[in-house]
Amino acid sequence: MTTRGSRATGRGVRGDLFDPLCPTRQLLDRIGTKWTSMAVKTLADAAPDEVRFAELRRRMPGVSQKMLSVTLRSLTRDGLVSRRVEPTVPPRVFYRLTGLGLSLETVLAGLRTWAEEHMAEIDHAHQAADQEVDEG
Amino acid sequence: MTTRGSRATGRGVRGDLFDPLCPTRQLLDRIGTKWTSMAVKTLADAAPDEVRFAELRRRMPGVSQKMLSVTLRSLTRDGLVSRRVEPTVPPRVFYRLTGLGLSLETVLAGLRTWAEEHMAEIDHAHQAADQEVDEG
DNA sequence: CGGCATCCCGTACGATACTG
DNA sequence: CAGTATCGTACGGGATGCCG
Repeated sequence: MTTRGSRATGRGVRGDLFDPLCPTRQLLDRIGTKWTSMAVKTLADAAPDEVRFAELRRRMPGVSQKMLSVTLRSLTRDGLVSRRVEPTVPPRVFYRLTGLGLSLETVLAGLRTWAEEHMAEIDHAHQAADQEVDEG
Repeated sequence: MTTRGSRATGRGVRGDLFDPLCPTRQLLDRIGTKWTSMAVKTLADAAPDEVRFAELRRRMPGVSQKMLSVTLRSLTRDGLVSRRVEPTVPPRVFYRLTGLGLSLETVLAGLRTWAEEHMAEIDHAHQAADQEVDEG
């Protein structure tokens, strides 16, 4: 993703949609990271129940412990996920989507629906274009 | 972004939503790149008219010539944008969203709306969390 | 004018190992 | 069990310069 660190070349022109701090860009920077959307969906599927870290990990095949931790910390800091620690030994930590998180999930659901309906077309076009290059 | 090169650890478990080739991940890998969503929106704003490369560049403050070129090539290969070259000297190249591209734009519009309505809450939560760290 | 090649840097992400 | 620290790699993406 990488938006930070670039800084203005043309700022605030034509409405703030093109500002580097544009909310849409900020949102994309978040949901674009590899495990965020899957974590949100997994938590949404379980809602309103809480899910333990290890359980979440099992429901997200391929995610490493580190990346799940990083992803959840980020989501928690953004107020999209709530975190509850049971101070036992060993500790048990539970996660759950907040209202804001649930609201985001509906938007992600829209993305998913579109992707399922149209990504095949994109793949097809992509492969066709590659063919032309080979033949060209 | 970076999805390529990881490869399966747990494949096809619990429905293909968790497959590394999951259409949603593929879609996010595309719209997540820095200039894609802005390019789609700018072309959508102009639709059904075509837009020349230089004009597009002017309407996307901050984009470098290289990145605009890369972004448009990617969109074109994916069938989201059509490209027309006028073989004059110097050449003139026109871009326009395809039907598929326009359909994607409606989804992006949903993202934008949510972002404009809720990113402030996320920012707020994020800053509040950072404060706690400083004080803690 | 449009676009590709080259160079360089920051960072997202993975593997591994260590703490409470 | 949950989380952090460290290290290495791959890639997005900016700056610059050259071609048709």
